[in-house]
Amino acid sequence: MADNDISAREDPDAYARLSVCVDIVLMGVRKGAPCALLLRRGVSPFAGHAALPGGFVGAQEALEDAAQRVLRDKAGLPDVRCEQLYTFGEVARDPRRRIVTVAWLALLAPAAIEAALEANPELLCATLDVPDSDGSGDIAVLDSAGARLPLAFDHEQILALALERLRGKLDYTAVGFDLLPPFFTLRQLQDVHEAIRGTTLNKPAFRRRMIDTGWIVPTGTRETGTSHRPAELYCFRGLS
Amino acid sequence: MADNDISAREDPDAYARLSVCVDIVLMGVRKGAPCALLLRRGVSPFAGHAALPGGFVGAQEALEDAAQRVLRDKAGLPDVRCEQLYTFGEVARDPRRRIVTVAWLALLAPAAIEAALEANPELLCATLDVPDSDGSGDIAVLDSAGARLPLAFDHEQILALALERLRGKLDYTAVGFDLLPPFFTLRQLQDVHEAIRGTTLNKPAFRRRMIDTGWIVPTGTRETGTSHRPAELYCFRGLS
DNA sequence: CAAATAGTGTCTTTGAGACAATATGCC
DNA sequence: GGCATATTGTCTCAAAGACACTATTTG
Repeated sequence: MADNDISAREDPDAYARLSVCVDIVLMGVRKGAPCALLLRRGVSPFAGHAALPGGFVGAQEALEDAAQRVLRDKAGLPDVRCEQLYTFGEVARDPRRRIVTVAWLALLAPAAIEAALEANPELLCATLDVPDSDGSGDIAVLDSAGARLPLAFDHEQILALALERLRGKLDYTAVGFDLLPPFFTLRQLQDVHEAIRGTTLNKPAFRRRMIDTGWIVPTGTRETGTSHRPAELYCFRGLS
Repeated sequence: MADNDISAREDPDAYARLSVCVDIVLMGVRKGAPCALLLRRGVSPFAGHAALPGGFVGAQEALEDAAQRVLRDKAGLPDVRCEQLYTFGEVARDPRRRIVTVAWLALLAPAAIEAALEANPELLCATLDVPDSDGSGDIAVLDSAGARLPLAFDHEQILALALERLRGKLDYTAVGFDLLPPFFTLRQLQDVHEAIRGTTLNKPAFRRRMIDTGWIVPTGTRETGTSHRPAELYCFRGLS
């Protein structure tokens, strides 16, 4: 409730106003590894560090609308689903002033990653390297040359949480399909799962499991341009 | 990232300040059903409706600290773990002014429920009735007489999400033990699981599964005061 | 001994991993 | 035909549901 007379009387800071922003983790799979789109900061604090695209929440703007606005304005992606990740509100997370940030997770298919990189040339695609696949929560954020990329604020923590969330949902929801083109082979689907989990999977078991979920439908067409037997193309069925 | 020069320039509302509060879902199991502690509002809007205990976040107060303060001041519970649930920020969720709320979930053992009800006589313990166990997200909040209890703001939605989260974590984490006394029988543990899930469970399978997790340790002592064979008491082992 | 619940043993089914065999398109 | 990968079949093992049996305490 937070705002009846009682709490206002009890709490001297009842009418404090805070800056609230949204930060978006734009995550995908590229070259067999999870990746995220970041912006390089030019100004202090954390000048030269990479940061999540974000923006302040307007006084008359819903949180999700703010997230969609950032997706549109900073990545040129008008229609990407995004899901709330966590809200970070440590007092000193920004050295200058108090800012609470609501972090969101958006999943990008390969084409969307390239579209965003083209729409905003300032975006860079960082690889998320996972030292251990035990979900320890520690990740390494690497630039395209494989060098460690320092992150601004608590954004490395946000990225780690995003990857952990994605892993947790991989087996129980249809999130994997947001990371693939509309038509894909079972091998591509398995590659995505393996990239996110950081482990290899058993091929027949994976195939059985995916087909048994009913999430995917064979299209009857096959991939082309291979130098070997082409695999059947599947598409996502769309429901839970 | 929400606060570099670029976003400040791009966003006219960059320096808007919002009211931020925390609302706590104090959840437990009572009489074989999930329940939550609520306060009855005396003032408009939603006078007479029940609401989650909450409070504003101070300008120099971390979100989790605000949640702990509410737990202490409104329920007399100084040391209860709580976990962030979701942040609600629709513009019109409060009819008077814009308030963003960060909802938290705290799990209470039976003794903690009674302690809170005693510490703050204004608290009432509402039963969460689950029409279907299919996780549809719809719940009925009932007072002690079994009558439907109207909830203020979007708090019914918050309660539904809390129950859904609890269900999701039940099988994969040790949350069930936070809802029980320090020493408990396997039947009590199963009752808690059945109450949260809204289904019945197979006794031998449940017993096997719980012992195999390594989460619980038999104490060698037995319950007393039964009119039949007393069950062995177990305690939670404490790690993941 | 009767009642009531605790606790155990066993059969069956299901689903996943391992491994290997077969199929098929391209050179 | 030979290569490389797709696709399928089968064996084994682990875990859960079903069901029935044994154990133990109170009255």
